Amino acid sequence: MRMSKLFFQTLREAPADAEIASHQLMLRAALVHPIAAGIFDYLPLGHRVKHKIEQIMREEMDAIGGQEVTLPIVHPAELWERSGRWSAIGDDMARLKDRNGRDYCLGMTHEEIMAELAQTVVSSYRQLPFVLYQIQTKFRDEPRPRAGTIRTREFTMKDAYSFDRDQAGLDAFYPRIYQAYFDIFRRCGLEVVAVESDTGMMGGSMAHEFMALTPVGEDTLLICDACGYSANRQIATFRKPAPPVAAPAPLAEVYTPNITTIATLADYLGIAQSETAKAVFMIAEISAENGAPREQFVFAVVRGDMEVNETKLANAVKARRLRPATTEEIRAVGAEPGYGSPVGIARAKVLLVVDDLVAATPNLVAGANRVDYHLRNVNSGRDYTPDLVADIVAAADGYACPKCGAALRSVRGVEVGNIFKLGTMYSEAMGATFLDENGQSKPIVMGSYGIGSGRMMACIIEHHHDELGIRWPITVAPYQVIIVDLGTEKTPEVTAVAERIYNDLRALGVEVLLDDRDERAGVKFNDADLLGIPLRLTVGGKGVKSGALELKLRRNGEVREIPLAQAAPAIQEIIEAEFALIRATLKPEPLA
RNA sequence: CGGGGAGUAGCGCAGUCCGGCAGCGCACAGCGUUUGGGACGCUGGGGUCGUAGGUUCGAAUCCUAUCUCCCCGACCA
Repeated sequence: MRMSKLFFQTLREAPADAEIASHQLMLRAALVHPIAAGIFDYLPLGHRVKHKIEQIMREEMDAIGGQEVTLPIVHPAELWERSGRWSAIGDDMARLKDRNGRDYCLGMTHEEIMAELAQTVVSSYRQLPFVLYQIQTKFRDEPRPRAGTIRTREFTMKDAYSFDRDQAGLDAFYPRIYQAYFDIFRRCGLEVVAVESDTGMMGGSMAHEFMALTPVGEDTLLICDACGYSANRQIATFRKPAPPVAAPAPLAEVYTPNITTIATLADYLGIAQSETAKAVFMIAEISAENGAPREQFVFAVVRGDMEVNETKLANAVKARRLRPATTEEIRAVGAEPGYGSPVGIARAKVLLVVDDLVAATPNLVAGANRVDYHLRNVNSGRDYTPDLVADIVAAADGYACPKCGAALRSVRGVEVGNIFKLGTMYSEAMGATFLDENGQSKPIVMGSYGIGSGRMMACIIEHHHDELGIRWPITVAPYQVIIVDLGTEKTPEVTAVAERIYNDLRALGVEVLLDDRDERAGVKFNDADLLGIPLRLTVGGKGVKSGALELKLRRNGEVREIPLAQAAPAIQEIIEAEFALIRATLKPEPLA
């Protein structure tokens, strides 16, 4: 491609509303163009990168037996009503009506459509298993798009779905897609960690998220450097300290004027925060077996030095969602904000959930449900009886690893992919069943597996850039080589050499960009750096005279001399070596 | 949805307090000089000042409403 013909315009300054590096660089390098919050055009350079990433996904999915399909973006409401998600999902789903007033939505994901397809096509166990995938636009009306293409409303996703006759089949496939995902990310030059993730109310049995570690990430992960344990903070567990052993002491009220926080309480009484219990009030929306969901007041108790993990709490009480209770709601159950305690509340009105550590710890200080008073020596079982004892505490930096006990490290990451053992929830809802050898009708066991390509592109840039611009891995770069032609009207022989090498490279199938613009050297070098083309060949008077051209690697700044006469094959060889470096990063990733 | 910030040319910004010809830099077009790390000179094109009302002789500027975008949080199949 000649840069004089390329549709692009680099920016010297990034638009003011772009804050993170990848967003700024994607705009400055003319990869994307925003047209609304979380909605982007992909320009020729960005499109090429996105397409390469998707091609790698395609190859790896095909390699594990995936078959590519294209499902629609606009879905009839009826399919989503069958799974219950038409009403379960709120404003994140964009809905529309056709001319006849029928309801449709824009696809946020395709479990329903895939299951419907399986329902239609599959009737026998002989047709199973199989894997379908597509690379398709999704739309989720996110409340807050952010960070360029990391969180958008419209995005492209590679979503795959597996269909097995039983759980064993799914269990056998799962490690294969787990490995394929690592291979996809590594081929794109993106190092990720896989963490266990929440299966939530989807009814699945196992799920992993593939996280690109970066400070701009929106998820918090806990990682054990000693044994490799890693999990999303939403579900991360940890080894709780052993509770002290002591005989229950008599309950005693203590005057604590204006003490409403754990920190001031511990200070005031001269005790550790770990010797207190903290009450957290939530309202859970719980699906009833039949009929409308109901609201349930949830009274959660954790040790004072720990935080409630809302995901764990929601899972423990089987809530669809949780929200903080209002002051009025808290008083209505006999509790007092700031002085909350499980002792003496209107037990009939609340679901009392107590963290297992609190339940096992004697003589904690808790509120008295009365302004300015707390209680000493509160003991679970004696002073109150929990409805539920469960682990509802959020793991945090430095807590003990649940597997080996070493200190966990908390890091930020962006979820670039996820894999999920769905089970039979969707196949049952959509009637996707098959007959087994015995003529028994059974639901197909499904899994779903997604990767966002635009998000991945941004993460690759987050990992591969410097102050000058992007440093694309060779596998996903929009072009592999850029030739900087420094010839002028007075040195047509220089331009002639650049043109010759350009044609030689194209003939070899190399993806090459020729900077034939009437620009000064500095502009061309700076644009080459900004665009991040892995190899830069400079063709100028010096090189043409000496017969040795300068080839510079963008990823590390290394400069090599290559013979003018054999430039194209020499460059092709270097490109091959760059690919080999990426291939060398691939390795087995057994599922722990 | 709560909190904060911002809308003036493709991008970065000034002008707004205190109403009086819509500006600067980059980018873009033409000419000339230049030519191995973002050249210089001259000339030029491009803006309903987010939108709609209002006040005023006169509104980018004051008032009211509204829309959009960004950041933090909540939320996130």
